[in-house]
Amino acid sequence: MRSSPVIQYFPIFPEKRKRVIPASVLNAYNARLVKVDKDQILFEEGRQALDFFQVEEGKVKMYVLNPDGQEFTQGIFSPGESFGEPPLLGDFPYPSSAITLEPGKIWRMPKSDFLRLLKENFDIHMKLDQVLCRRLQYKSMILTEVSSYDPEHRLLTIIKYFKSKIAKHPSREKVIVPFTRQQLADMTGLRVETVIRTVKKMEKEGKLVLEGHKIKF
Amino acid sequence: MRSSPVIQYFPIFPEKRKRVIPASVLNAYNARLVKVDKDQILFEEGRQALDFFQVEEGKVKMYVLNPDGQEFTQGIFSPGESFGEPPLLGDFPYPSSAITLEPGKIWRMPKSDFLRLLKENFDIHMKLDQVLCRRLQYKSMILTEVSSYDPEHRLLTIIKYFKSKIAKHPSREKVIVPFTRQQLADMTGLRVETVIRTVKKMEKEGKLVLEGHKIKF
DNA sequence: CGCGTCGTATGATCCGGGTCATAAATAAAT
DNA sequence: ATTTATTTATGACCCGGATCATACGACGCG
Repeated sequence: MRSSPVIQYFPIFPEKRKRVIPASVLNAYNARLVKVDKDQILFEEGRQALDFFQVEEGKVKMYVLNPDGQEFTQGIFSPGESFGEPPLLGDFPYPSSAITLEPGKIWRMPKSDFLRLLKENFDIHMKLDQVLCRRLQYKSMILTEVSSYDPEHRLLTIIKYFKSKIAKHPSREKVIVPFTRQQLADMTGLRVETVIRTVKKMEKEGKLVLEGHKIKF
Repeated sequence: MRSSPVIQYFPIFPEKRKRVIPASVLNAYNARLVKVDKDQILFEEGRQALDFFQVEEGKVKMYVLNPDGQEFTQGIFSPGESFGEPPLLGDFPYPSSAITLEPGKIWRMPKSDFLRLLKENFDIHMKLDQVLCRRLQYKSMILTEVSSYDPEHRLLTIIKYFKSKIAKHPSREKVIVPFTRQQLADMTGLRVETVIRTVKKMEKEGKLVLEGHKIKF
C-alpha cells in the first residue's frame, strides 16, 4: 500500500477537471456513458470514426505499433478530455488505436449528434478548436524534439511540458514525474534503456532528482 | 526557361483551389490582401499570434531551427490554405516561424474579426475544423515515421502522401515529386546525404524512377 | 557566354543510441 | 508470505545514419 499521503503526484492533464463538453450537454445530445475495464480497446487504427469520445473517469492512451512491436504514444487523455475527433471531423480513418489504461467511464456520442451539438453551441465549438489547437502544439513540440534533439533534451522538454500543465504559476518546487521509464520512452521515441541511462546521467549532473526510483523535477 | 509543357508537375496542396475562406468573406471581415516577396518572414517562433493568415498566391513554409542550424519543416502551405491558426485559437506563442518561398499575396485578418467570422459562419467554422484535423493527421503520420521508421519508409510515406493529395483516384501513373532532396530531408528529419543515397538505392530496387534528377513516383 | 548559386553525388569516418542479455529492486497478486 | 509480474539497472556490442570533405551537374543571370 502506498504509504505517504503527502506526495504531490500530479494529474497528467489536470485541467480536465473542466470538461470539454459538460455532462448536461452530453446528455442532451444522446451521449451514453459507458463503463470500461482496464486495457479495453476503444477503436483501432485504420477503422472509420463514427463517434465522439470523452473521458469521464480513468485514462485513455492513443498509440501506434510498428511491425516489430515498437510502440509510439500519440497521446494520453484524462478525465474531462475528449479524444478521437480528428478522424471524425476530417473524414479519414483512425491513424492510431485507443486503449484504456484503467477501469473507468467513457462518454460516447454518434457523429450526427455531435455535429448538431457544435452547430447549436458556439462556445463549445470554440472550446473544441482550442483543444485541437493545443494538441497540434503538443505534436509540433514532440516532432521538433524527435526530429532533431538528443535524449536528454527530449526528456527535459516533455517533463517540463507536463509540469507546466499543473503549475499554473511556474514554480521551483519539485514534483514527481508520474510516468515510468517505458512510458517516457514511448512518448519520446526512445528505448527504455536509453531513458534509464539518460535519467541517471541527468541525476549525476543535478538536472533532476531521484527519490527511490521516482523522478522529481 | 522551363521547356517541356507536358511534364505533370503536381501542385503541392492541390485542393487549395478551394479556399478555406472565400475571398468575398475575407473582404467582408476586414482582411487585407498584402503583397509579399520571396523569403519574407511572416511571423517568428515565440511571438504572440495576432492575425489569421491565408495564402492567396505563392507558398509559405513553417519551420523550426535548432541551435546548430538544422531545420525541420512543420508544413508547407499553398494558395487557398490558411496557416498559423493554432496559436491564435489555442492562445500560446508561435511554435514555429513562417517564411514565404516565392513572391505572392497573403490575406491577413485581425483575431477579433476572425472570431466574429467563425461565430457568424458555421460552415466556414466546420471547414476550419476539418483543416485543423487534417493537419493533426499529417503530424501524427510524420511523428510515427520519424519516431520509428528507416529512411526508405519515411520517404515512401511522405511521397505517397503528397501523391494521394492530387490523385483523387489512386492511380498507377507516375508523377514528378516536386521537392528537392533537401526539402524531403527537412520534412522527414533526415540529412540531405541520406535522402540522396536512399533515393538512389530505391531507384536501383525499382521502387521509384529517376528522370534526370527528378524523382518520379 | 561564362559565372555564381544551388542541387546532386560519393566516399571516409565516427559515434550515439539501439539491441541483446542478464539481473536486481519494487510492486502486484494470490 | 511467497510467488509472479513489472520496472529499473548495467554491461557489451554493433550498425545506420550523421558528419565532413570534395566534386560535379544544372540552371538562372548579367
